Amino acid sequence: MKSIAATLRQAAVPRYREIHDALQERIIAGAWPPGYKLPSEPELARSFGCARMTISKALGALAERGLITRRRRAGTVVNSPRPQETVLEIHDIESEVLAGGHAYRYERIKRELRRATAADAAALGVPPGTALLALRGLHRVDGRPHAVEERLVNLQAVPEARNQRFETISPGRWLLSQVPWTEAEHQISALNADRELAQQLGIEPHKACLCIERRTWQGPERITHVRLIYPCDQHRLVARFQPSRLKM
Amino acid sequence: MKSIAATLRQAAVPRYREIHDALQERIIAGAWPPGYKLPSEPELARSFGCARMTISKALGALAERGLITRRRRAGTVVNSPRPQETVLEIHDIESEVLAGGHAYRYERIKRELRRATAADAAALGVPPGTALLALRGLHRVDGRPHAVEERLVNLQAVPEARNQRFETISPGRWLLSQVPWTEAEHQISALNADRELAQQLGIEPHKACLCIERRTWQGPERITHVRLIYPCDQHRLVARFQPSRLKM
DNA sequence: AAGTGGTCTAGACCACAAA
DNA sequence: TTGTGGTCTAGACCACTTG
Repeated sequence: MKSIAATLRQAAVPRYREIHDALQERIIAGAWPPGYKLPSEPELARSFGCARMTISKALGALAERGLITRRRRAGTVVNSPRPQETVLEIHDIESEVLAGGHAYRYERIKRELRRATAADAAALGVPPGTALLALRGLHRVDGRPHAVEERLVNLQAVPEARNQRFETISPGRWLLSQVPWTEAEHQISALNADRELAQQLGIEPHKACLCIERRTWQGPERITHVRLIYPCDQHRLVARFQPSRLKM
Repeated sequence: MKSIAATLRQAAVPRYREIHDALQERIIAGAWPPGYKLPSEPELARSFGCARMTISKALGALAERGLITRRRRAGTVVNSPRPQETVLEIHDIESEVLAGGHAYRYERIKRELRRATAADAAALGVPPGTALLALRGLHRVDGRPHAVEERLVNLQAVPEARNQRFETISPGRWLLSQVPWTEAEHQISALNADRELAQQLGIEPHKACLCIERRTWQGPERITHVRLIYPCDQHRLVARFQPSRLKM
């Protein structure tokens, strides 16, 4: 009898997806308010007429999306409305610009091999004195300044970087092709352009800029730290949260 | 014999997690370069000495993280490095502040019932002339100005808002309790404070500010549009891409 | 002590897409 | 046509945590 159910089902959306949506509906509609304790997995399995693992998959997805919290013995509970969570895709500048049909160029401003200063160490997360490559460069779009990049590369993790001049090849692109990153942390902030930055970006001093700061890991090892600084009128980050971006 | 293996395993990290990490290691180390076709699930199950579903769970997580692509018949293939994707949690200001043990207060600056102007219509995404509530308010932390909020509420979608004064109750909190949102879009940008903003935030004019703009939907209906403006030295957004957004 | 979620298995059927 | 991933099952053992 189970195999009949399975057969009938196969054409449509997966069963765990149906269950996921049904449960979500009850939560969103308020039938199951925050704090409500859901039936246990075996109970749900009975009421939906499926195996416990199928329920588990549906609940797992709801938990991942933050709608419920699951704890052993305590059971599964509906969460209070949660922080707005959103997925931000931070693209490589070059790819993004080229995808938009514009001309892209990278231009080195400064390149320096040095031992990590205290500030470097804090930014990159390595011990002071670690050998690193410090770069400053300008990303141009259709010839106009688009963003200034300040970058630190951990030479202990990426010794090959020592041999790269990075005159017209952006460090980001090169690193991406060399070192697969496994983890990244972003910080987004605003700042007033100082004189040097303003001059390089071709804007007035004190103009507001958007600053994206990124630390990248490969496993436990720090790869690079970068600050990308965009004039306020040239860049904004857009993120859209789709309720089900899981591949369900 | 399988149950013995299961018994020995139970204390440590889950088996699928071990497998996930082992496979990731091969990809990261370059042993399996982009384009490499992985062994099939049954083969991997044999080589890891586990059931196929366990392999499936590990591969599923790798696929979700974008390291591999899985297609029927074609098999599983290692991906090229992809854009930096990151998850940003944008918290309710009040909760965030209270969680940090600080005092929070909201203070209304302006409240106006009006028909949507062209600018309103564009911001909120409703036809011009739609009835809406326009609010301006100040979020204070420990008595000091923290952020200015400019908000539009679609009264067609949330008619109850008409009866709210929003003098000390922040519109965000109230809306969250009234209307479950299903979708949201964020834009993040930088701007220079104008005179009014500077005065309200207690900063110098022209200081850079971080601006978070959010549109919220409930299904197809526009609920609200809000601009939160933070002085540059008081707020930064942090996002960390956890390799395991899965509960692994 | 006991109920709950977390994990795993061995097997099954199917849809899909490449050969 | 056929190999591959996608899904599902019925049952099992365990760890955790609360009462």
